Amino acid sequence: MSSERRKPYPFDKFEPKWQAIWEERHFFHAPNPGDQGFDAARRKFYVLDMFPYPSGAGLHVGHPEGYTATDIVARYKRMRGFNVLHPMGWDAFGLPAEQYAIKSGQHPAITTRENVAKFKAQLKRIGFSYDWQREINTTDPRYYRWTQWIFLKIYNSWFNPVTNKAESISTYTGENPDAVRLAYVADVPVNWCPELGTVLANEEVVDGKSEVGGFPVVRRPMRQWTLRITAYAERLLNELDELDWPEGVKLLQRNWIGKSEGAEIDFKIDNSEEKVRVFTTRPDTLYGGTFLVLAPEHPLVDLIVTEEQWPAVREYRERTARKSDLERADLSKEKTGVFTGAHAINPATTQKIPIWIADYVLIGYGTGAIGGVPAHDERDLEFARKFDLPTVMVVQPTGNEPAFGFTGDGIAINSPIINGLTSAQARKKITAWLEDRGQGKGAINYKLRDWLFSRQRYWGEPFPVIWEHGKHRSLGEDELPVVPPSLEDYKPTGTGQPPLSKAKEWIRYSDKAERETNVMPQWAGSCWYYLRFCDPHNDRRFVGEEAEHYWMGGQKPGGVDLYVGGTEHAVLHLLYARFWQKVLFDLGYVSKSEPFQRLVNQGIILGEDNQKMSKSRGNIVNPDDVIDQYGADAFRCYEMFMGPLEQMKPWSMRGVEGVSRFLARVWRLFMTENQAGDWELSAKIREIDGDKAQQKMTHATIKKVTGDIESFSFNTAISQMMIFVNAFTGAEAIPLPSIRAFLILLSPFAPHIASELWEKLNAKFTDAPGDITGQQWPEHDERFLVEDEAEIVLQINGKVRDRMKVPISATEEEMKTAALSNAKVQERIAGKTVRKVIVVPKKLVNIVID
RNA sequence: GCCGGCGUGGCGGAAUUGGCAGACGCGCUGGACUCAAAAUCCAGUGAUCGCAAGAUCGUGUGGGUUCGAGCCCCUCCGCCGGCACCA
Repeated sequence: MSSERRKPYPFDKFEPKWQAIWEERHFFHAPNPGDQGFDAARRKFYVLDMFPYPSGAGLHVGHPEGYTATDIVARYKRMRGFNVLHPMGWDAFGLPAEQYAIKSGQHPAITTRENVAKFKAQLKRIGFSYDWQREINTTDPRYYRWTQWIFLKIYNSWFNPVTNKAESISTYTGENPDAVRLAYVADVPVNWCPELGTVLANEEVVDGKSEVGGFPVVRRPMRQWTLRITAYAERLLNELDELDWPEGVKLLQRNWIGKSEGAEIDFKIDNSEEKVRVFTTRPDTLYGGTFLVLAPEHPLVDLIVTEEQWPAVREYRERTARKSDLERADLSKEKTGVFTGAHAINPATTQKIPIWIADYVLIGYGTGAIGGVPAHDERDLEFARKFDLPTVMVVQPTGNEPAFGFTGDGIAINSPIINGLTSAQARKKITAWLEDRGQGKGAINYKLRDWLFSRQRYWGEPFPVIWEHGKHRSLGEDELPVVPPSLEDYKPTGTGQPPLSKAKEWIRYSDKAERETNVMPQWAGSCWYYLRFCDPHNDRRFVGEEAEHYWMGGQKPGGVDLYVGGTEHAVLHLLYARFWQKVLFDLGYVSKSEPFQRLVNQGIILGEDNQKMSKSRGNIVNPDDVIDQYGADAFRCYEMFMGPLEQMKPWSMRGVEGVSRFLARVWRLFMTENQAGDWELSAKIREIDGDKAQQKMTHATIKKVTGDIESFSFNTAISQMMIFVNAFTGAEAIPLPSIRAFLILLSPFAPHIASELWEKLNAKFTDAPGDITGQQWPEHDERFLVEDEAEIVLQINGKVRDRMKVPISATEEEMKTAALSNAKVQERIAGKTVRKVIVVPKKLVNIVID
């Protein structure tokens, strides 16, 4: 006797069976143009998941949420006659494998191989229809060879502002190409994380802590590789418009890019040849500028500070340098600053104004200097109050609010050149006026910083770069891949020296040249993996031209038709990948300027306790356990039935059970148990069309499920299929065409049970041979949905008082007459005046009385 | 502080986009089957009052538009996410 509970239907028998069949027969392999079996007459559909980092913990229930949605779409599109590209791979460079290597001494490649095997087995158990022949792994030299190749392309390019695109560095005619390369080395203050022993990109720092691990991050100047993503700021911003992405994600990217339009204005320094350039979005408030503030790090400070102010300035600068970003950004604290002793001339008023330094002005944004306009800027006002600086009102609000402290647009006052103009007009005029006098010009600023691209770690792509006499030089394409050496000790050095610096032999490239020892960040591999999927085994090109054209082609600007993943990558992966795509596009290597046309974010799945799943809370759900108990189909269907894909929602084992019951009902609709306890095809299934209600139900279900898949409402599609099964459960006879159609509708959601039942039907009936995945998606016929009668609602003053049936053809006049003669209506309107009657055909009649 | 999203039964969630609020599922209650239980099947299940027919109330709060509002407009409250001295 098995202690295990009897399965409500034998999923444990047929799910592995179908998974094996799919694998052996390469059911879901998508041939490329030119390959055997490729059908050029079919349109393509590229449906992509965000490939996972194969961690040691295995799959959690969040992964398969998006994966199930894309799998449903992939299976649906195949049945609709598309060539579907639906691949999966591994984003396997990264910290955890390396941390484990540090502890165990085991090479990260080994851990990675084990984890990949585990993930793959888990994904296969869920029955996803991936084309496993296209599997890729970012840590495979055959893959990262091309990541390095793309880096070389970026390194050997520059952004030509005239053509507004990247071009080969050979078209650059200036004297120092290294100053304009899209990949360059810069000695700048960077985010250094001592705990991780590496620098991090701005995007990887959250609230002054590392995104991975939550360790403190400090500012520290270091020599680092940087990618010139800022050259693409405008295009990254503009080309968002064409994408079918959630507005929220577009907004996050827009804010991250942070475009500001305004002017740069030069302030002459009193008694000096120097001038200070400030950036402002409000040149119209220039007359209100009563002081200047420089960032403490501003290089001009050294040149202008007066003798007697030096001690105070030096002390302030040192104090600022010691502060972490977090402390410096702490808004609750009061404004601080020090007078430099120097003065500047306001070009509009020609008055002398003091120059201060303060840490609320950031060296990294704009020009690192601002004009203080206390009357119309909150921060400047706070600063002016603290240090008793003068204020001048120059904007009159058009509403009732006080002018002092008003930060909106209004009418210029106390500003001779622009008095009476609206703020917008004033901005234009004063900018033109400054330009005429050579004292300023219109300017645009972005918050986006260049992408810090090197890491002091081991487990990443080495740079295909060598150093000779203090100068960097790229390796040739024929020298790729650059494979990292094996190390005894993977630990970060703690000094900022990368671990690879310990591999003395590897470093030595020649008598004179040494290898670069930094590695690329984890994002590098994922910046172009969607391209590699088009042609994963090509060893002559990062992706074959024909394959890229076909799978990434189409009318829209983006190549991937559907991309599903979490929202956590909104300003990381999704921005970086767009950047690389644009560089490759400019250089003529790919056909689209955008990688992903349609993006859908799946919501986070919470634990049963409505809390975020975490080890410490003990509320993690393991997909394997769920599949053991309820099967893969129930798991898939529950993931979709929980609620809208994009919404955050809690897990519920009871809910899984409910969906499992539904699938058991499906099973028993087709199968009955005989005396011996074996399942056999139900004798109720007949080759008949079924009655009118059954046909209506069938066609209504086809219509609803089809529409719901198209609109990503998978939860309501499943509801409709439940309604269908409930309707047919008690039936005397079950019409074959109805349940054939139903099985096809069910198959993207629950492919195993649908395949199994389809096969059982085929053993008896010969009307639809072959496997279910090769069937055509059914079309609904409106004729089965039309009704002779409509039930309409009778309202009096908007409240429902009765219902009645009217012929579907009833005119408004007929409906009105019928409604007014209704007994309950009569009762209620007796003695009252009917003011108005509203008739909505086929829906309702509303009678308005006193 | 600013920007965005969301507030519907005991719970997850539906609602053709202004027209019967609560589909479907969970849970609960009752019944059938069973010696019994599980499983399964059938029925009921927003709240209040009522024996019932039925009535009244009901989509975070308060107001507005409309014959009619979960849906549109304004106010406030709460939760979630993002940005955070960006000049």
